[in-house]
Amino acid sequence: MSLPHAILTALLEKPSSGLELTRRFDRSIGYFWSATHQQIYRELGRLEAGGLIRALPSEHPARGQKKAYEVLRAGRDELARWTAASQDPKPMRDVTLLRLRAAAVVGTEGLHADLRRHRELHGRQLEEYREIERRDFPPGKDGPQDRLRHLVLRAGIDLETFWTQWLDHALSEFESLPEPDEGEWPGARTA
Amino acid sequence: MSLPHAILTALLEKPSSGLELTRRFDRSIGYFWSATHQQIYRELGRLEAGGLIRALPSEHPARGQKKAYEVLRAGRDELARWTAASQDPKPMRDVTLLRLRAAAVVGTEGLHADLRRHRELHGRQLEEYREIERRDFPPGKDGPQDRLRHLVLRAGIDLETFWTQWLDHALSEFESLPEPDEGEWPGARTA
DNA sequence: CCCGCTTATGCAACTAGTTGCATAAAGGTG
DNA sequence: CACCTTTATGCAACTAGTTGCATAAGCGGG
Repeated sequence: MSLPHAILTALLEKPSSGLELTRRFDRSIGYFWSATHQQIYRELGRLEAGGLIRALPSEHPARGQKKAYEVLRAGRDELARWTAASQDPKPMRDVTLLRLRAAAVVGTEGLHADLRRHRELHGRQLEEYREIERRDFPPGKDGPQDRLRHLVLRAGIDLETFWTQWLDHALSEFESLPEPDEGEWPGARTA
Repeated sequence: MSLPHAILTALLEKPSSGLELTRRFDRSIGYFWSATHQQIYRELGRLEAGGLIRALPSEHPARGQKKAYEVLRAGRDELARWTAASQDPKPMRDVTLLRLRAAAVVGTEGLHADLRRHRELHGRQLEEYREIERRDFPPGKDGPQDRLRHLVLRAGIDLETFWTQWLDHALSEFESLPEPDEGEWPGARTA
C-alpha cells in the first residue's frame, strides 16, 4: 500500500494535477516507484474521497480541464505515520535471475543477446542518474533535505552500478561457456 | 507471468509435490522469486490443466495425500521459449527509498530505528548467502551449470552487500543530521 | 466549419499476488 | 479412543497493478 503515499509525497513537494503527477512519476519519483496514469487518477479519487487531499478550486471544473490537488492536514499526518511505521523489507522478485536459473536447466539459447541489451539499458540509466547528480547536487548543496534526497539518488546510482558490473561478469561467463551442443544440458527428466 | 516458469524450473531440477515446492520456494528459489503455497497449488493446477506438467501416478490419490508432479515435453519447451524470449527489465518499486523521500518532506521521526533494523536483516541475509556459497560452490565446482547457478547467487550476495553498505551510509547521515525541531522541515503547504 | 492531433481525465476488465480460512489424513499422548 | 498437532492440499475473497479503450476540451490547418 505505497502508491497513495508516493502521491502524497509528490503533492507535498508540489501540488499538481493528475497529468502533471503522471509526468513526475515518469521522471524522478518513478525511478523507485513507478505508476501509470490510470493508477494515479484512481488513487487521487480515493485520496480525495478519504479527505487526505482536495482539489484546488478552479473556475470551470469540467472534463478535459486540469484539476490540481493539494494535501490536507490529515494527508500529511498519514504520510508521517506511514513513513515512521516499521515495515519488513519484502522478498525480491527478479525475472532476470529466474531466467538465468532456468537457463541452467534448459540451456542459454537466446538469453545471451537479451542480457547484452539489458547491459546497455542499465548503462544508460546509470548515466542518466549521474547526470542528475551533477545537476541537482553540486558540492555545497547539503541541507538536511538535500542530503536525504541525495541518499535516494545514491541508491539508484549504486544499484545500476551493481547491475552493469554483474551483467558484464555474466556476459564474460557466457563467452567462456562451452557450446550447448544439445545434450550438454542434462535433460532433467521429462515424460 | 513468471511464477509458472519458476515452478517449471524447480520441477525440472527435481519433481516435487506442492508442499515440497513450497519449502524450496522458502529457500533457494524464493531468494529471487518468492511465492506462497496458495499461489503454488493454484499454479500447479493450471499447469496440469494446460498439459505442461502431470501428476506422478500414486497408489492412493486422496486429499491430504502427497501428489508429486513432473514436467512434460510441452512444459520444457515453454520454459525454453520463455527463457530465450526478450523481456524488458521492469521499473523497480522500492518502499524504503520511497519512505526516505517522504521523510525529506515530513521528517525522519521513527525512520531511523527501522533502517537500523533493515541493516541487521540485510546483514544476516548476506551471511546466509555467503554460507551457501562456501557450501555449494567450493573451488573446482565449475561446470557450465555450476557457473550459471553461481552467477545467480553472486547477484544475491552483491545486492545484499549493496544494501548493507548503503544503509550504513544512510545511518551515518542520519546521525549527522540536525535535530528535527519541528519546523526544520519546511511545512510544504497543507490547507 | 469539420478533421485530426494533443492534452487531460477516467472507466472496465483483466492478471498477479496476498490473506484468511477450510478440509482431511497421519501420528502421537493421556 | 478422544484429542491435539503436524502435514498436505485447496477454495474464496481481497488488494494492487496492468491493459485497452472512452470521453471531452482546445487548437491548428485546409
